[in-house]
Amino acid sequence: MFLSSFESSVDAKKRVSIPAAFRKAIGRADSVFLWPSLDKPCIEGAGQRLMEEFDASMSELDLMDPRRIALANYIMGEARQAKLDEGGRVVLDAELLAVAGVSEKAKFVGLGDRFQIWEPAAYEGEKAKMRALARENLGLLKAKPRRPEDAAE
Amino acid sequence: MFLSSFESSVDAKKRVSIPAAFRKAIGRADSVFLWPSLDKPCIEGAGQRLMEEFDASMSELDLMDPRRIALANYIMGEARQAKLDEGGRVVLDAELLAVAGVSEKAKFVGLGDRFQIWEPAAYEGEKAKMRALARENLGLLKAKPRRPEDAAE
DNA sequence: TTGTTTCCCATATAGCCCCATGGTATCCCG
DNA sequence: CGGGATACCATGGGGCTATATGGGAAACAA
Repeated sequence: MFLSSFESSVDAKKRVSIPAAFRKAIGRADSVFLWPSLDKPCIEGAGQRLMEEFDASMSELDLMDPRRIALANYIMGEARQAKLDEGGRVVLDAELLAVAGVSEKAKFVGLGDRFQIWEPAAYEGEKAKMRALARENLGLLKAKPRRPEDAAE
Repeated sequence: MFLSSFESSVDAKKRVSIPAAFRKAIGRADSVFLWPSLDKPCIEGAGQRLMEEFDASMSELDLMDPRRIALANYIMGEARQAKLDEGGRVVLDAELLAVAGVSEKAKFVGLGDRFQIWEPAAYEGEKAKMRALARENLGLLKAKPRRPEDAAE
């Protein structure tokens, strides 16, 4: 699970360290999937599992459904698989750097099943908006009935 | 269940002992989840179960639902998993210490399914406010009309 | 070649893990 | 009922290892 947030620096070779905690969330795979966010000025990333979920979701649409093609175009077409070097870093290509406006520092934000990479200042502004939307929707977080064996503690 | 309150000290390495009673509430897991409170100057914490409930609730929303992203941003982006050492302590990072204004002492307050960590003086102030608010609203505690069959006895 | 990308090695720092100690409450046995 | 022994708890400190980041050599493209 991608949890918490971290800031790391981008070196002259456009490399960034994926935070160690996120590397563990990826598993022992030595690569991450990265793509430009559809609606925010940031990069999104995830491990193989989420990509497979996208794939499975799309598979439920008809093979020639234009909506399927459009989704595939965006998700599969824009995503790239970045290999981690020995130190756990990836190279961000020019397009990714551009969409997020990242230059010297990169803010990694965990979202559970995926993460985002922001230009730190841009993230601060976005955070306020996100919080407002989250607050409006806190009601979506439902408590689950406890199982009896849990109550035993 | 996180019950009652305790005070423990923060050492030079920013470590605090999680009260033994709270550790039992966490179960045999060796880590706690901590995050800055949404609306109070304090830290909130819980065991894995609460986090899993959040995760499960969010998983019921569509993969790209903006509400899902916003909730994840707030909950997963701000929370961190802190490992307990042998003595049952966790390290509080600079951001958490800052939001709660904690330096030398930390007040742990149990809230049932989660707990809070306060700077002791700040908590005293907050407690006074809470009490005042409660006193003004005692009228909200209405007696329920007795059912006729109860009166019959 | 020259510039660009990919891989590998190097290093300082900071965070983590383990060991140690003193104090306190509890239990048990006399 | 008293005293000691014991288990648990809070707290202190040191050493080691993982992590982040810099730099260079080798492969590749133009």
